[in-house]
Amino acid sequence: MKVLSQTSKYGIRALLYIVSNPSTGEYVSIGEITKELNLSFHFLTKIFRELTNKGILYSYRGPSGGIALAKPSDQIMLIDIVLALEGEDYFDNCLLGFPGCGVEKPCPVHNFWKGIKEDIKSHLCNTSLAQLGEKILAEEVRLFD
Amino acid sequence: MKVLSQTSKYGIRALLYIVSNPSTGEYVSIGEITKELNLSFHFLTKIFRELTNKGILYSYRGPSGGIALAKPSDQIMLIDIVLALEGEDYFDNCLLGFPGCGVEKPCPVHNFWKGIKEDIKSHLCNTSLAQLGEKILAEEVRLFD
DNA sequence: CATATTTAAGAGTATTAATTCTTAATTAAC
DNA sequence: GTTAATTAAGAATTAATACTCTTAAATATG
Repeated sequence: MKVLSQTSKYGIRALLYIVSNPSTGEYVSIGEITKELNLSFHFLTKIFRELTNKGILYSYRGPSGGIALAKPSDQIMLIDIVLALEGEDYFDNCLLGFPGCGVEKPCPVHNFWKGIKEDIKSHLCNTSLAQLGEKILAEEVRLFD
Repeated sequence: MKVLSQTSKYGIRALLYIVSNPSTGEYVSIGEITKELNLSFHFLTKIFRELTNKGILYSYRGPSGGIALAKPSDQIMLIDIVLALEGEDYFDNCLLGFPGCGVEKPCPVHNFWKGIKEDIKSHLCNTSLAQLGEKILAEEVRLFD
């Protein structure tokens, strides 16, 4: 059951690393993140580039450069990241792939699936990086192996 | 948001065609189904082969052969088809791809995601081909374009 | 038994997603 | 200004999924 692409998963995990590791400097280097989370440096760089282009991150080149959240972590919602990386049409899908499935021509599981998508969407809309970061810091959950 | 593979989507749609088109003969030919649903004959044949191997369908070769449900349609649940085609570990996933995410080491969205998966699973467990076929026949929803 | 119809099996190809690699641009520090 | 550290950009590769094609086997009918 692959709901999010690797791109989104890595992106979110990396942002959670940032918010749960209050750093000394203004910017966090991508190299540090990928070392800690054991991700591909080049792949995460590409993912972050997308988030920078979408205005979710700032980036800065050169020594002690890196990336930083463009907004306070309590104002960055999971939905922002998911839509930026998966596309704005992320929720426009029919579970069974019925051509033209919609309100006028619903597939046999349309209403059920609509409800599930609303649950997921509302959770992503109401969950900030800060909230998840706090959970990690409170050791209710773990970021690493 | 791709939750089911094309394999599962086509498989379920094709089975719904069968249950919503009470046929004259014992077997329905794959060619008829793919013509009506505009699917690839060879691809659906491969999908049905898997369902036949898993005991969900019977198949019969030769003139007026085809495939048939191995059980009454009210005893075939969506979950049976999904697990047969996606694998038994379909629900063993972490939304964010945290390595080792589980009860002892939950990721920051573990409990939320667990709940969603349970909702989906229970719906798939409680929905039979017959139920969806009835919806289609009652024209509450549509199978075709 | 010859022919037509149908599924079985799996090799082969194409498309998409994931990952890696190469080169360039920016910036700090000496 | 030279060097080192860092992200930017996107080409190139690999892997996974989706789809197509070929050949074989089974079966009904004349």
